Amino acid sequence: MRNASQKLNIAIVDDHNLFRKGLIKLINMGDTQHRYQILFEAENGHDLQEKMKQPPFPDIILMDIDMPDMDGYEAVDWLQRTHPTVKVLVVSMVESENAILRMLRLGVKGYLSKDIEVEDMNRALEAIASNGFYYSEIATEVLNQNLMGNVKTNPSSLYLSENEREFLKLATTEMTYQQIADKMNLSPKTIDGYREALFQKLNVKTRVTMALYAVKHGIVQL
Amino acid sequence: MRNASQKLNIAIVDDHNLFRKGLIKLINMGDTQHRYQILFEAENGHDLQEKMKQPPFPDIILMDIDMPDMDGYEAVDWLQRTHPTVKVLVVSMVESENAILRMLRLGVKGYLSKDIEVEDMNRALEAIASNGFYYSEIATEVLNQNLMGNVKTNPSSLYLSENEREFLKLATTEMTYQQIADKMNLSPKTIDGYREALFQKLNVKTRVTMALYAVKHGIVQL
DNA sequence: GTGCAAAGGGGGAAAAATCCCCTTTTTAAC
DNA sequence: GTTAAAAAGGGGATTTTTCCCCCTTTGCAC
Repeated sequence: MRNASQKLNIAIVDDHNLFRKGLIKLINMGDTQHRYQILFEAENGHDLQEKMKQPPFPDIILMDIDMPDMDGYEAVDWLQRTHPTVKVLVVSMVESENAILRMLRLGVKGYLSKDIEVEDMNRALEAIASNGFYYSEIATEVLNQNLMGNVKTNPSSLYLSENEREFLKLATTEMTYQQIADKMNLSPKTIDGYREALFQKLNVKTRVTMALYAVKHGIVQL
Repeated sequence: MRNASQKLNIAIVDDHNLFRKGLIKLINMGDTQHRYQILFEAENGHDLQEKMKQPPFPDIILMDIDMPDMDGYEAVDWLQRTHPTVKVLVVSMVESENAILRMLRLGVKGYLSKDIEVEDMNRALEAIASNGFYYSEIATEVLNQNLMGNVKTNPSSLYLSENEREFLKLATTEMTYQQIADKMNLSPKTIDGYREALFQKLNVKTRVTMALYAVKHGIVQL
């Protein structure tokens, strides 16, 4: 199932099996089948790390964002550090400015919404295969708005540290910050620092919406 | 593109084009291609209504839940009233108790998570085609828990007044209780009463977990 | 009519969350 | 080695949340 050849190797990282399988069919059955082949699939970032332990490595990775265990941001970040030659094409239903900018900063080669046309995906693959970039319309809009004067939207890097992530999980419970501080063996003041940092990064104003963010993005499961 | 025959006609209602296209490939290319054919696709409930204005009608509809404009619940409700013979198979990434129960009450024939195996979908189609039912594992669990004596958290028997429900929705935002009181034209003290009542009924101790309850049980959508 | 429960409202206080400004230590970059 | 960020922690204050006990009105069952 997993073998390299002269074709370009593609890996798919997405937590929904049905979506992965459909994508595989689309790539294997279209006129793209002569240029690409699916090397492997992964359910999330951790799964990807497992499958990247030995060659062959994929040339292009189709990457979802919202995934449990290890999301797309972390996965791309890890990829850039460990496999910088692998090209990442984000395929996500997240269309927020933050998400797009964050991924761009992480160095992905393209950004597609999940509701694009099949032809757009093929174009994106072509562009990336020939060392180019490809961004769907919405991503381009965001990009333009942000390169032009409108930089008011805080370009806070949305990378969450290990501690921040842990704090976020614990804050999505009934524990008080004091109890969280005890559990993490840190000062309540440090915890308060995490809170402020996360409010900023996640663009929320209360613990309630911070918790909702954690759920929405699969950092904690309901 | 749209013609009827002796094969079973399938329609797909989902807001993500790439997912629809992948699903179509899966159905058209597997060993299922001799039994099913895609009649049409729709992006949301309204789109579905448009396409259901004239025959031929689909035998089975694969239905997403979370869609803009008109979501899966509304669409199924409308279908049962206007086209009661059409069988609906929900294919959603929502796995909440409330979502599953709500769809079951609306009379859908099956409920699948988007991360199932392709074979499970085929089984579901088979079951439904032969007038049966099919629920993925998670849906079955929820079903059992709710039919058996799990009286502890029984949200279907949990009565929330109109005001309590409204308060719960508003409390799952960044509004303070004072702002909620203003919005609902009630005293902050009354709001506080709702809060205490809900803490009791939902068995929670903080606003954070109350909000999580609301999400988990589909009272508010993320 | 009495009783009683539900809905709306109040006083007051402790606990928790939120905010702003600041220092030290550690880590990473050049 | 110098510099510059993060990361960890502190002081102190305001706002919000949470809790507990009490009151009135209204509807309705008995």
